[in-house]
Amino acid sequence: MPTDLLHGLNKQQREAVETVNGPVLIVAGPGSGKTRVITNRIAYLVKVCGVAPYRIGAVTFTNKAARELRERLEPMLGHQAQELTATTFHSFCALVLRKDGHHLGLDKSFAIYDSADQLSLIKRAMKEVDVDAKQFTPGAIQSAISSAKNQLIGVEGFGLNKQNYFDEIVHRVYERYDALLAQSMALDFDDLLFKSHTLFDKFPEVAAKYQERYVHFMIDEFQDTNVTQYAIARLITQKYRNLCVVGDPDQSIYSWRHADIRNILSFKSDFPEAKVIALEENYRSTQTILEAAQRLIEPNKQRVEKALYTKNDRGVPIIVKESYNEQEEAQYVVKEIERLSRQGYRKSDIAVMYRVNAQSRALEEACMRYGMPYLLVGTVRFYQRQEVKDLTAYLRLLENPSDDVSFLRVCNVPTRGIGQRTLDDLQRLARDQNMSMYAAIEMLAGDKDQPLSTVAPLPARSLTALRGFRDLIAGIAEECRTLSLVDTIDLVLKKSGYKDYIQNEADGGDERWENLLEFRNTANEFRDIAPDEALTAFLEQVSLVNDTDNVGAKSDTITLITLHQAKGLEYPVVFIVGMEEGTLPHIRSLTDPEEMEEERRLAYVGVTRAKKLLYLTRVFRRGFQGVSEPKIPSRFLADIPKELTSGSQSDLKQQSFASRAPGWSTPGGQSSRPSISAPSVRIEHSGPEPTRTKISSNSPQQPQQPQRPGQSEAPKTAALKTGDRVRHKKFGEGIVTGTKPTGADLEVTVAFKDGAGVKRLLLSFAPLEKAE
DNA sequence: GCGCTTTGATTTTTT
DNA sequence: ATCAAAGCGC
Repeated sequence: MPTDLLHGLNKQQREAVETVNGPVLIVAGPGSGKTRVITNRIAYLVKVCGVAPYRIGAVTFTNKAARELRERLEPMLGHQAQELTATTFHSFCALVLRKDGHHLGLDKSFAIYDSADQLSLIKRAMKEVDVDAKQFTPGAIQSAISSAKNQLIGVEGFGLNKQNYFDEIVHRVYERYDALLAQSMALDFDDLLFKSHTLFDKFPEVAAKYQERYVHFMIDEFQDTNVTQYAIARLITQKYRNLCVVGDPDQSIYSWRHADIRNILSFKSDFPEAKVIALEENYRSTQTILEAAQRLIEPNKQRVEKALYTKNDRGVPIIVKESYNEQEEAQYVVKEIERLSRQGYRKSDIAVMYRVNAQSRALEEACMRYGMPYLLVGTVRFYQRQEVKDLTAYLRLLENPSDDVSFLRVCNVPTRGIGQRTLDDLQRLARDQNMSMYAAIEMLAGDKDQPLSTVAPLPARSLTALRGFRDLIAGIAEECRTLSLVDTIDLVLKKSGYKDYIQNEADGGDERWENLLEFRNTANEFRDIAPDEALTAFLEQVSLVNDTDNVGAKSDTITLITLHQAKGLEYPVVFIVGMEEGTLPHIRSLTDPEEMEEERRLAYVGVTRAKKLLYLTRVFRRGFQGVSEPKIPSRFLADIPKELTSGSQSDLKQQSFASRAPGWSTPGGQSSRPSISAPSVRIEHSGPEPTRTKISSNSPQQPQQPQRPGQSEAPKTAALKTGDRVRHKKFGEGIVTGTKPTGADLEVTVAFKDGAGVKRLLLSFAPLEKAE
């Protein structure tokens, strides 16, 4: 029975599964069965070697990867899978710090700041140390600080090694920023890693505990780890040295997030006894696609040669298509997908990939125009929406009133007479007293006794307003102690006046209210957890797991996705759009050879996602921020040999639209009928979309149904479906253009007449009626 | 202190 | 084009 775990594996894969003792480096080419090796290796540790799942840690880079790992191990290990640690690096560190952070003086209820929170605190720090935001953009400073923390450089270290004036400035901000974080009892994403490292480094007894626990440790996507992450892994595995890292340097696409490809080299020197295993057989793609990929990646200087090969068929040529502009490009893609559908491909077999999210727009519009159902992965995250962040800020304050970022975010939303002037005064006071803003109010106005007005006299009116907010938070915090999470949310919404504010005052109020209800819905999942722990757990999920998980939505749709997000996925048919200089090598990478190599790897990642059919499209003109600019073909197109391609490929130096060859050629006019394989990867849904105007994701339950407004169908059941005409109490008549199950509810997207626009509504809440 | 209008930056990718 | 911060009148 245990041999099942080795069955069907090639020699190298088998070796990777069986090598459980000592350090291992697995270099896994695209489509080489990496995920299977990782899961089987863990199962092998448990089932064959008798290692307790509790003693195995596996960290991944994204939530998606972590979830997939757990899902695959579930059927193999059964209930034992629960004991396993399989999570992202950041979640892992958050866990460690909640448990043992007290050694560093960390309060258990620390808040976690995302990039937006981080930026706002950096802006504040800049103001406080007199750094002009015009001269030094907050973004640049944020990136510098983040980069330092991800390279294990703390404030002190940074101060010792300043190279120039900019470093000088960054250092000043860094110092103040860290102080503000401490005062707010908050950690940013980078701190989760950095502080965990400090904890293990400075407290050997804590490190020892984790070394003993994680006898076996694995890192997936090792090429995307940064220096700090790798250092943490080294500290944890110091004792048993059972560290297994898996990665592919050619797929390293996160250096901008401070991932350091050199970790792979360091690994070899840190663990000289490491066994190196290369997985070079590709099971995914046709020979044509694999060869194109190799020719594409070859020009990179910083790489280790790999000899990828496949036993798959030669397949059909790669199709290169030129269009005039992005609208035409999108139209071509949609039309081509319709044609493939008629040939028997399922829409879920097909993905359209692009460099930047902005490119999805033209594609979405084309999909909507032609009634092509699509799933937009990523984009503006659910938890990033204003109203959701506001509510989250209230909840964070209940847990940790010192959280200044959250305090500033909502203390005057809805308005309560706490204006800029008051906040400036309060901030100055807080800074003088070295305390959080909330604490400063306590000091000023804590008791009904005389305020300590000698310190910094505030106008009585301001004081009253501040005290009012303090009382609001303290009151809710007191009252919610015994309440369920959902009840707490209701209490916050009501008492803070936020509900009234959204419903009556804010623009786009109805949609935003629906979003809050959806947020409330996710809180429902925590109903089985004790009230005092539920809030902490919920907030942690909100900060670290930003993709909501809509497994229910299993409709037949095409996928629109960025190249970055596509890593690790595979599709029978892949379109990569925007193969132009300045788009696919991105404009910001044109001058830096290292960044250019990363762009090339990104293209490589895209190409290697394809199993059967690959389309590369480019345009002559592309609109950017309103203006249309001429574009020349991506250098990457020229690196793919002509013999491997077909399609309307004009001379690559040609720029004029007139040079466009007419028509398109079909993929393989030969006998080979495309095989219709199931998509082997589940896509996470990005969650419902932000407050913007257009429909977000358009995934009808009735797959093949065209969604053009006006085509209504005979009504069947009570539930609404695409094409139904409906009436809304406020918005009037409209047509359902999409539906999506969310939990027990159904989210319907409705296009209303009379300029009311497109709205997303939850069926159970929205006053919707079926119309004739 | 608040809300409106103008201005300026913004967009690469994500934990 | 879109959205956040800054400026200005109430």
